[in-house]
Amino acid sequence: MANEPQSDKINMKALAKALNVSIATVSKALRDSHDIGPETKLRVIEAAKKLNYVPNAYASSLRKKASNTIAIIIPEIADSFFSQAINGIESIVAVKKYHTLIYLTHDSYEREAYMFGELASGRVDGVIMSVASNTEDTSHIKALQQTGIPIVFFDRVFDDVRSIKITTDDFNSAYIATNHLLDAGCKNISLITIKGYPSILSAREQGYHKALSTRGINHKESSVVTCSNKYNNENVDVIAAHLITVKPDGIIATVEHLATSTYLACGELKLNIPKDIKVVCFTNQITAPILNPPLTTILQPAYDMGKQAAQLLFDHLAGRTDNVNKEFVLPSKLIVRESTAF
Amino acid sequence: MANEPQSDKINMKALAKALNVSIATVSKALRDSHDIGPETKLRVIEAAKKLNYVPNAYASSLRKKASNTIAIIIPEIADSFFSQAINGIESIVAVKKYHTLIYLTHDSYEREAYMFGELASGRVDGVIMSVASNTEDTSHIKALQQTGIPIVFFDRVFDDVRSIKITTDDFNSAYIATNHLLDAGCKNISLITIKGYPSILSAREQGYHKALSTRGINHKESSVVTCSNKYNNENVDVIAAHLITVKPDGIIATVEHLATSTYLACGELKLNIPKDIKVVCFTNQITAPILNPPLTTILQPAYDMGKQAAQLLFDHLAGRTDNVNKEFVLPSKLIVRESTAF
DNA sequence: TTTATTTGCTTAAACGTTTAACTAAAACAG
DNA sequence: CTGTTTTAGTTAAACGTTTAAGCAAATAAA
Repeated sequence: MANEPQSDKINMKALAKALNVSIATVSKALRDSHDIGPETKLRVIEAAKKLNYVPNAYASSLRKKASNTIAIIIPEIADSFFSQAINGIESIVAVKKYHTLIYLTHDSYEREAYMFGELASGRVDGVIMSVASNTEDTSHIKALQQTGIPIVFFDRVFDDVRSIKITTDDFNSAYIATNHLLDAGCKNISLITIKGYPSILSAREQGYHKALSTRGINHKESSVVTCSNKYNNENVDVIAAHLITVKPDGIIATVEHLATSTYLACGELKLNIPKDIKVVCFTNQITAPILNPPLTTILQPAYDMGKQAAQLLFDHLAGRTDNVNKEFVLPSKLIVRESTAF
Repeated sequence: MANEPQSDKINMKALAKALNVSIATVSKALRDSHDIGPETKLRVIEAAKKLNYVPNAYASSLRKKASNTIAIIIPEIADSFFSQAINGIESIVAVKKYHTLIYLTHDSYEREAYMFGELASGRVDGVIMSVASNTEDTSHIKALQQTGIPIVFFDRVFDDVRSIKITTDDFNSAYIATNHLLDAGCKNISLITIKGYPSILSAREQGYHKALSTRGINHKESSVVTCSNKYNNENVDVIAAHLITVKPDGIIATVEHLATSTYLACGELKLNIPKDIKVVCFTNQITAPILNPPLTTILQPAYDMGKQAAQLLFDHLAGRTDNVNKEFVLPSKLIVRESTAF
């Protein structure tokens, strides 16, 4: 190895010269065109290997008007749901030999809009995204769609954008979780949530309300606590304050990091889970079974959602546009553990 | 909005025609060249905005031979350390207005080598990577370096590759953790680890051995347990078997997911942590303080490692090559919690 | 006034591919 | 043995930028 004079970048021109054929012949031979004879093909392929030729991706993309690249746009990455979803996406992207650009919005609409502007540069053939918490204006999304780039939404979707959507049954999951708490004897259930993500958080909140009202429980507004979507100590204080004033005996936490904050708040107040208060959380963290106590979770099919999003995007790129504007709902699962024990 | 005829992709040619100037004038005006008069510049910039012009990234990259893109190559993403490191990298990439391609090796040398082949296509200007667990041959890495693409390693590095490296003090951290267990009264400490990553795992193992020998403890080979690097139930069984046969009173787990497996194994055997056995783990999981019991961790400076890796890569890209081949060691921190209480 | 310099723009080549259009030779049909 | 088709290549244009080189007009220097 490292014996070849690898110093000067080798391109098709150099390959062609070395083989005494035209550049077109090289190009066609490498793409296995019907135009080129079998022995010439072999000569070209062998020379390419020997000289360590790698085609220039950008020249290729420019000419073909296709980048073999997709973008993943998500709010955060230090989140089990999203990192598992990325694994699902990657499982498809890898076999398609595509490349993945990743953009983190940190839940900022401004960053999200800026990134969409960038994507109009032809950098990607398609986009898989989960919208930022405070995105309300969808013009940036529609503008990109107008340029012909397909967008598949997952989890945090937009109702008023025509597109493929992969979601999970948030309303139903919250409904089931609330009933589970009621069945476990809770009389006063609070919902700990954050601002934003109308598509999923309001569905979860509505599922919670629905469960309460079908059981004939009168639910006060004070039972919904809104935290910040940053994992920090302030949230612990907010939750602790709520626990003191409202004294709930059941908690539904709507996003991953609120599990930690809720547990810490209970710990501070020496509330025993599940004796004094029962807790269930929407989370995919693998540590759920070893928490103190093991946490009852609503487990989202993150990997499968990512996988299906990617699959549908590639279908679309391949011309199968029959699923445009369809919404695919994958079920979440309630995993009962000790934190909601009777 | 959406009032402009956005259907046909607008490029420099179209812009130039609309303004009755040459393409070169448009290009230079947009890049704020000294060649173009101030009022022409303004006209161009305004027209570009009005017509929603976005430069073609690949044409630009092809011509400039620079992609404004870096690659992150890591084994896994569903891992707190890596996702936090990505956040650190992103914090720099975002301000530089670069783009990030992400590649997951899933700890496979074959995938890693294949990806390096792809990167020779000029797709990226630089690489930040953590090597796969079973990578021993480094020729793919050196080959890419030869093409002039700088590579910054972080965490899982390679001794025999000349490059910038960002690591944490694995030897020392393990040494401190082991001493911490000894101070807490442990007499028989086991190391739970996985195969691979010689740069970090052997350092951790050596730190462990060193601590034992300086304290004059004779440590048998049976005290090191090797698990698989997949989070699964088999690991729980392996650990449980070890706990039964060797009966350690202290455990050091060297990678994140082994914390969960270890806790589950102890749970199965009804071993009380920390009374019967004390546990410390290398992990960045935010749930550590709410585990049962709260877990003593060695917290790696993931975000800062990522940030510094990116900073050094950009320094290098900007021509500041004075740090080439330097290794930067950032300290990890032992966070003592109940799992190692005396 | 003449010459040199600066200003503001244009022309055209280049980046490394892909591909439509062409061609010369060989194979085949009638 | 002519006319058509097939085979195996070539030439050149195109993708959308950037930039070196050139040039006319305006300004400055002599």
